[in-house]
Formats: sequence, structure tokens, C-alpha cells
Amino acid sequence: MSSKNNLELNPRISVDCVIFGFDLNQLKVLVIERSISDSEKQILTLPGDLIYEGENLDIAANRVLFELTGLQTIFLEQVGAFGDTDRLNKEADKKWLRAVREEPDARVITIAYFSLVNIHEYAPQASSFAKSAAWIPLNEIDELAFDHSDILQTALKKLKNKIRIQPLGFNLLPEKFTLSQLQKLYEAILGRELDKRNFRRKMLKLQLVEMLEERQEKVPHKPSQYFKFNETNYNKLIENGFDNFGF
Amino acid sequence: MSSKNNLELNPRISVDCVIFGFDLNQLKVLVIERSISDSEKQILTLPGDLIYEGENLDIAANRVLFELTGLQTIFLEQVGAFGDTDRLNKEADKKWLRAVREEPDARVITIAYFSLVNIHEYAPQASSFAKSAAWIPLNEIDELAFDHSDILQTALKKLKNKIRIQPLGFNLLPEKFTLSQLQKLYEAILGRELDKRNFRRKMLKLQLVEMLEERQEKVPHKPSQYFKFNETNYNKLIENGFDNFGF
DNA sequence: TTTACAAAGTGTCACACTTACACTTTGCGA
DNA sequence: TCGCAAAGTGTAAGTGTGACACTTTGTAAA
Repeated sequence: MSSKNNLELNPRISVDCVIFGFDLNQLKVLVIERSISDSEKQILTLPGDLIYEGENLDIAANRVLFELTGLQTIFLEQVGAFGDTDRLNKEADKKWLRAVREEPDARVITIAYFSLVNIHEYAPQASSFAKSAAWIPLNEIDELAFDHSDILQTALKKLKNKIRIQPLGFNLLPEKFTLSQLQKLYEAILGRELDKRNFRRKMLKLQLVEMLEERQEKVPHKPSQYFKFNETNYNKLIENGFDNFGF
Repeated sequence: MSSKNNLELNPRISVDCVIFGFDLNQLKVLVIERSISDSEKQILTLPGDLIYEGENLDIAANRVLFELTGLQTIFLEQVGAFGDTDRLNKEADKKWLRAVREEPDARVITIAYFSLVNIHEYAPQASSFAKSAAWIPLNEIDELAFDHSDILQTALKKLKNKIRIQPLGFNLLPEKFTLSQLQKLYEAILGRELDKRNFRRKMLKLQLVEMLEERQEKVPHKPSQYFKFNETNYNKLIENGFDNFGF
């Protein structure tokens, strides 16, 4: 174990990303599967990296996101700093750090970000950790490495709050979508069911969605109209001081 | 200027605190007056400090707050991390850092917190910066050192959002207060006027305040009833899923 | 003691929004 | 052609919001 040197005096800084996706059915999170040896139980972590020298935090988060997903200029917002002194102290985590880090005992303070990704545009990149990346449904994640469960919960809370105020959801959907899919997304994020008629009435009144000429095909039931997000109306809406969907 | 050494590789970490107070009339912020020499123009900063070795972020923020105000166990919440590489690069800031810091050129990433303080319980402590601390009305602050204006604006935005969801305001008031004072506080935070009758109706319906037997004395107009915050009812309220004051 | 002042305190109405609720329509596939 | 499965649709009751003006009350000054 390192003695009192400046490893301890000067914490390292990392960024970790909570990347949400939606497969038109479930809310998912992009996680990295980490294993030391075959015999070891797989442990999941959030994608992240130490920041580079002279690199801004937002830039670092964008870098991690891009290296992993190939996506750029998408929604990305800070969740906060997580820096408890014992955040890397679980035995399994220490073991792994010793295997991969130059300074496994250094204190690391991480700045967490969350981001919303259109899962259908997602293209895994050839970065060192991309090959072990996986979309896991939110409700199937029970344990993450380090304090990543904590980070995930905080990010989710932030998303829940934000979705009521900004139409973030559209970042998670393909360009055209049905109102049922949109509703499912809101239900997945908010964690409760919504009334179909009330939901549609609200969305249509706000004019945030625009009906397309196109409808579903080859579905074994009445085909649904496709809609697209109307950004112009959204911008008008927030100019006028809109700040609550009422969900 | 330092060459490529680990001063640059390993950023220092600080905490900065946005401490809000309310004097029953105006919303104020506790700032530090910094000056290098008498001839220099005074520059204002938010109170803050580099974290200690092995110190948790929350603990460090509480420490700064306590050293400055003598107050403990009060509302304190993280605003976020501010780490742009150029955040200490203004000429006046660099000059000052060279005068007071051991490593004036090191990159510093700061974790900002905001806190609500009952200004009447505030007792300046004998810490190194407490003697130059001052409560400045929010609307009289035009420029702060470093990126502290940015931090202040972000904290204020967070406060505005939070006040709609949690009855934070009571942290800023003395134990007994009038409904007009409470209204003034909400107006100061939200930055707009509220209707007296509607405000009272809402507060009384929610039963968050409780009327005391006492009223104002020696005021040259009809004396007002005093009220106190009812924490029991607040806890009941949030259990039942209350999440919006409707302001 | 009367009067002026200044802030406290009070009620109603119109409107918008929210919630709860059930049946019909439509296209596909068997 | 029949069954299925999800899409799509309207209304009524209740609740909350916003706008609005006058009366009350204690102090202090004339």
C-alpha cells in the first residue's frame, strides 16, 4: 500500500456516463462487463475514464460517449461529483484496479454525466471497452461496481425530474414513432402507468408532435399513425415560459 | 510557469459554497472580499477551500460552512463540478493565486455546494477568511472572481427549482414569521410577485404553517399573526407523493 | 382624542386542467 | 369470415389557478 505520497494528496479525476436508451419497450442502460479471469463473476460498471491532462470535464464525458457509441452532439448533462474516500474500497473493486490501473490506490473523484441515446443509431466503436458493452434493462441491474449504483440512481432521479420539464424523451426515440411508443417511454421513465386518452390529449394540445402521413404496416392489429417531434413548437413553448408537462 | 510535471497531471480539488440568507426583505449571498493590496480593487469570491487529504467532499463543504458561519447540520446540497481548464485564468485571479497559493498554476476543479442559512443565527467565526465575509444582496452582485458568477447562477437556478418542490424556504426564516415575510421570501427566490390571497390560500390549505398565539407588536399598522413551520405535516405530505407547490 | 397611515387580512367567480372511465375501429392472419 | 390485438376516441365531475378591491386594526402624529 502506498505511504503518504502525493498519490493520496492529489486525487485523480474521472468521468462516468449513465447512458440511457429505449428499445420501444424498455428503458436500458449501457454498461461495461468487467471480469478479471474466467472464473471470476462478471461485474458491471458504468463506462468511464480518467480525464486527460488539460481536458475539460464535458469534453472528457463526450469523449467516453463517442469512443463507446460513435455518437456525438447528443444530450449530455452533468449529474454531479462523487468523491467519497471509500468509493473504491470494495474488495472486488480493489482487486480489479490493481490489475488495470497504474496507481490502483490513488483516490479517484468522478464526475458523473447522463445522456440519452437513440438506441437504433447506436454503433459500437472499436474502443478498448466497447467490445464488452451491453444494453441492460434498468430493472435487471442489481449491482454495479464501485459507487456506480448510487450514480445510476441519482442520474435516474434527475432524468425523472427533467422529463417533466423538457421533452427529453424524443432523444431516445427514432425519428418517427407512434404515440403509444412515446407513452411507453414516459411510463418507463416515470415508473408508473399513464392513461392513454389523457396522455394523447396532452401531447396533441401542446403540439409537440406532428402527425405524419405514414402508418404502421403488417402489424396484426389496427395500424398506428406515425408522428415526429416538432422542435419549432417546442422552442415557442419554452419561450412562453412553459415549465411543466403536468405528469 | 510550471513545466509538464504532475502539478498539471493531477488537478487539485476544492469546494465552494453558495450560502443564501434572507433578512426578511432581500435574498443575500455570503461572499468573501479579497484584495491583494489597498490600491487594488476589491474582488468578491465565494467562500471555499482546497479539500484535505482523505476528506469527503460533503465534509469539506460542511467544514468551510462551519468555519465561516459557526453553523452546522443545516441544509447543504451539491450544485455540481466546475472544472474548465481556463477557470482560473483571468489575469486578476492569477495574480491573487500567486500571492496566496503554494501551487498557483495547478489546475483546480471545484465542487460547488449551496446552502440556506438563517441569517439571524449566523455568527461569524474566527477563521482566516471570516473577517472579510459579507452578506451581499443578490441583485447587487455583478462580478465575482474565477467562474464564481457561473456557480452562483447555477446554484440560484437549482434553488428556484427546488423551492417549488420542497419547502426549503423555512431554513431561511426565523422560527416564527409572518405570512407576508414568507411570501416575500418566495418572491425573492422566484424573482416575481405573487398574489397575496392566492399565496395564503395555498399555504394554509397545505397546512405547512401553523398559526401561533402571538402577533407583531409596535408596528405602525395592523399587526400580523406569527406562524411556524409544521414539519410533521410536511413529512405526511411528501409521503403521499406531494411534488409541486404549484408556483 | 381624532385622524391619517400602512400593512394585514379576507371571498368569489370564471376558467383551465386533471382524472376516471368503456366502447368502436381497423388490419392482419388463421 | 372470424378472431385478435392494439389503436383510437369523448364526456362529465371535480379541483386548482388567477384575477380582482375593500375592510380591519394598531400606531403615531396632529
